Amino acid sequence: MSWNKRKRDGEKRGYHHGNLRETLVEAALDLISKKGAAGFTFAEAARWAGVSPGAPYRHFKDRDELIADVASRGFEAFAAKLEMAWNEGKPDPFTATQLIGRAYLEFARKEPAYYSAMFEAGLPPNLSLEFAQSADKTFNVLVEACEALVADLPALGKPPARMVALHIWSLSHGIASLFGRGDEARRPLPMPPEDLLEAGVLVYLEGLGIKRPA
Amino acid sequence: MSWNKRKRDGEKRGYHHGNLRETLVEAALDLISKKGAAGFTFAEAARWAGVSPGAPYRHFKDRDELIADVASRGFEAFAAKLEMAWNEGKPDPFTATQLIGRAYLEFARKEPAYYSAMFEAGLPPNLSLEFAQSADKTFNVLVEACEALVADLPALGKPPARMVALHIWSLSHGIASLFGRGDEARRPLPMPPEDLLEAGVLVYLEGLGIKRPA
DNA sequence: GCGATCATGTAAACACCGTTTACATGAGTT
DNA sequence: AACTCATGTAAACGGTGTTTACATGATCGC
Repeated sequence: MSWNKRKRDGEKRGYHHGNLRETLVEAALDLISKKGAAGFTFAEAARWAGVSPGAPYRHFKDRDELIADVASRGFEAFAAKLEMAWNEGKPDPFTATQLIGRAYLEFARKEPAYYSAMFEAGLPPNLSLEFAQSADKTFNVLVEACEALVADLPALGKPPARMVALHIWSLSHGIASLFGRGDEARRPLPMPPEDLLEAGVLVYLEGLGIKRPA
Repeated sequence: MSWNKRKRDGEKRGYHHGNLRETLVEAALDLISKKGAAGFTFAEAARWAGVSPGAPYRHFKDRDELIADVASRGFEAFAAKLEMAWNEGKPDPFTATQLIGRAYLEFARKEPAYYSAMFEAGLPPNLSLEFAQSADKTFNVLVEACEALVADLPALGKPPARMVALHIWSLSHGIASLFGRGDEARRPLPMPPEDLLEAGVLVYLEGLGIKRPA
């Protein structure tokens, strides 16, 4: 653990970088957030890290594998954030679900680089196990929440929690990709995306017969 | 209208192509459907059309303008398809809305190149007037449908049609982008995307108090 | 300590891409 | 028939992804 000689913050370095993999991930986050996943370039990440164009290939098979790594970390952070918002369903599942929705959009807005790598990079899901698993972890947070949501419904005609989770996820993702990035000049909305999502989920839960607790 | 000497289907041509703009659009559709909008290349489109790499610049300022043109045409076709599905709200707005949903997903699956150019190419909406206008036209079909949907609701607490349209659009788009392309190995669904969307819209309309007609 | 090993860096090369520039062609107009 | 101008080509530029051969120096057995 002694690679940190005097590296931090633009100090000199020797022939070896010492921490290139992590630096490349940082570079990817910075560059993707500025110019989108499509405009992100392996060579530019190398330049950002102050390293030759071939060096990144010692750590990632190709550009897609770097993005997949970023996406994996993104899903981990995303799952953690949603789980925090859910907070074991407190104060009640209905309210906690709305908090998940707001957390979803907040993540998309505050971490555009992660979100871009996760959903807009067009990565094949079979690219890496880690990638698929961290995505699953995220989805399972939602499923868990939806199981609590439908738990009190009468068994007759109770909707499957997975389906409810898919609906809420799809609605959130749709709103996030169509209107989620505030600074871009997208289609003007009559209300903030957060309120649009909250209203949609409210109507949807109403349709399921799930009422806001008194 | 006499450019068609003996051009169609691989025939010889002289120094001038004669129909390059349209051919480039065809090329874009073919190539984007095969390799995605991100992998689409101006130079490859030129090769596809049997023309030098500089020739496309006589017809489009750059690669993005070509994609914007494709996206415009896509929105026109999309609007036409949704309007056809809506069919003036017959037999009734409730049923016709479900048909719009199925048409939405069918378009995303059958015209991946259009859909990709329209939503996944990351084009700034202010790129061209035509682009923005054709997108608006599509959205207005949905708004029109939703106005008919909420028409019979009691004025007190009637939801704005634009909001309902945004909800249905976002849900459809979310499902389409997450699960819409059948041949790709995306997350396995417990049901076809069409059924997932239909179920979601059913619950949502139920929540609005809109019942299926007897 | 000390040398061998091997992960991790560089440099150079290749093909491809987007874009611009100067020039060539030929279709339509007068 | 001559002119004009839209539309093609060829050549050149810098940037990009990727591979290859080579350089460096951190780590570990001795």
